[in-house]
Amino acid sequence: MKLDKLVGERFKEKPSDCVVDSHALMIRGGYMKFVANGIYSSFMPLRRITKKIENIIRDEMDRIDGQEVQFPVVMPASLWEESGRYQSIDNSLCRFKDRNGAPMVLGMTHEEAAVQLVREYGNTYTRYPFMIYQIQTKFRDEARPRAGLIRVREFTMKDAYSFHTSQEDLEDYYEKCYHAYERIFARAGIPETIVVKSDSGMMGGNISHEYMLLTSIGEDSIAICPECGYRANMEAAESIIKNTRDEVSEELKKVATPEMHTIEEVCDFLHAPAEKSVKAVVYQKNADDAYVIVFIRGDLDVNETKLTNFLGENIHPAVITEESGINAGFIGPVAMNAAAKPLILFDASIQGTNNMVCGANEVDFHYTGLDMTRDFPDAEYHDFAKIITGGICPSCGKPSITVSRGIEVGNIFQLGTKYTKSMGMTYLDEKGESHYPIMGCYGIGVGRLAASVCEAHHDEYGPIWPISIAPWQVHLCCVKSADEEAHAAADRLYEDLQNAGLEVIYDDRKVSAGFMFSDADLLGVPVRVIVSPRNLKENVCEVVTRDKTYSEKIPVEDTINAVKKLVADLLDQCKAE
RNA sequence: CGGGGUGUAGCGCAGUUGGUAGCGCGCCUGCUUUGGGAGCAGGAUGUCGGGGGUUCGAAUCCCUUCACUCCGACCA
Repeated sequence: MKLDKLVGERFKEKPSDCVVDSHALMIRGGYMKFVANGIYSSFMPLRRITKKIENIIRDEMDRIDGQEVQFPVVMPASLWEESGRYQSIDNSLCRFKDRNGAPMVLGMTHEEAAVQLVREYGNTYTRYPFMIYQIQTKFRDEARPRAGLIRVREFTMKDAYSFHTSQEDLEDYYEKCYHAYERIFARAGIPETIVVKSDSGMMGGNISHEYMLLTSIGEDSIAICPECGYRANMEAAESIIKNTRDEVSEELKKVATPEMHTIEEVCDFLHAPAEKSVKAVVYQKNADDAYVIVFIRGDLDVNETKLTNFLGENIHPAVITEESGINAGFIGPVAMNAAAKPLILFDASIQGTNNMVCGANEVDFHYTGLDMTRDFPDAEYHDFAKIITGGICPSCGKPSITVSRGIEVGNIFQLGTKYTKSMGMTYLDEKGESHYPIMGCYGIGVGRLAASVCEAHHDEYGPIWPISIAPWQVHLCCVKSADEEAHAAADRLYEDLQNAGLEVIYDDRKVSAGFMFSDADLLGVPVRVIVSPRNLKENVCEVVTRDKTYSEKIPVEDTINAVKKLVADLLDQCKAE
């Protein structure tokens, strides 16, 4: 490929919309172009990268007996009605009508399509287990796309679905997939990707894992214990608080706290630390707007996913009305008799505490001296709190939890029989009895993975692609190509490199060296070969790597072999064990 | 969905009190250049996001709407 024919522009200035490096570099480097919010077109360099990623994924999926299939992008709503998701999913599912007025959806995930495809095939136990996967465009009408390819509405995803006749068999396969995923991320150049246990959600008891690349620009938070290696996402991480109890329990006493609404104001006013206060966090159930109040230690926050999972239904932050009888800002567990009859829940962080400050359910008044053990002997406590840095590790018990940000590049999930049941997929076992197959599903976002690699491996000048997914392996620069001898030598080298089976992008434009190198940096090709009159005078070519760990002047006649060896070595480094 | 920000040439931006549109990069032509985004000369490019209003006159003031973006909520 000659660079002067490469469609797509590279430029110096960072577009003002870009706030993360991978986004800015992929726009500046001519990898992609904005079309609409969360929707991009790809130019050739990005397409070559995603193709290579897809092929790594294919290779690993095939190694664990996956079969590549393809589901439709557009599906009839009736298929989604079978699983109940046509109703249950919010408007991130894109719905529309065809010319006959029949309701249709754009695929945002393909569990339904997968079950539909193998519903008849999988009617006998003799055909299990099996796994099917596809690599295809998905559309999710996300509320907030951001950060270039990190979070988009239209994206390419590998999604795999496995079918089993027993939980043990699913778990065996899940384990294989777990390792296949580790190999995929290692081969794609981000072996540092970590696995975390994730929220089991409303499915109840099912196991899932997320593959996270730790980076400050990530949008997911993960609790990590450096002491014992415990890792979990915020929903799955149990918040354990060492509750303190003073020796002497004071009397419950109502005190005036005029105009004090927030927990900080009240604690400041009463000279109490936030840990010695109980605050109320109010939600409403989406279904009927019924109030739910969680009492939690003043310095902690409620994790809404934990609360949702506990309730088994969706909630939203409350809009507190006059009629509810709830005195916002002065809510407390004592003498709570609001007209709205809210559901009262206690977080484990206040279990056994005493001498606490809490609202008095009366405007401008709080209580001091709340003793949970004495005043609420029958209270039940649950874990609703967000785990915090410095929190106690649920695994080893040390106060060593750190909360970090990360990008979720893939996930694996033990689905169970949710879809086979709802969609009526059964098989007969050897006794002739009918069962629902047990499913697993396994996803990887291809574009997000490309952006994540860029995020993990770049400098101020551009991406530093691992050779396994780089758009080309070798970037051949002919500096001062007006010089006939240099140009001829570079042309020859271009032929030879290609004949050696290498993927070469060749820049012989009549531009300044600085311009040429800047473009090369933006393309991030791992091996760069520089031909110039100056080098030819010494009868050498310069061979350097994009990451600057290698830089040599090689005699012209040895260049091909040196480059071949360098490429082979780099490819070797991207192998997974 | 809630709160903030921004919309002026392909990109980055300026545009004062309302007076008829600018700069840098990029692009085209020519010459000189060429080891980290070269110089000179000439040139092309605008529905000032859209609609409405105020005004003799609006990029500028008012109303409205749309888009993008950030923070939050949501996210199989």
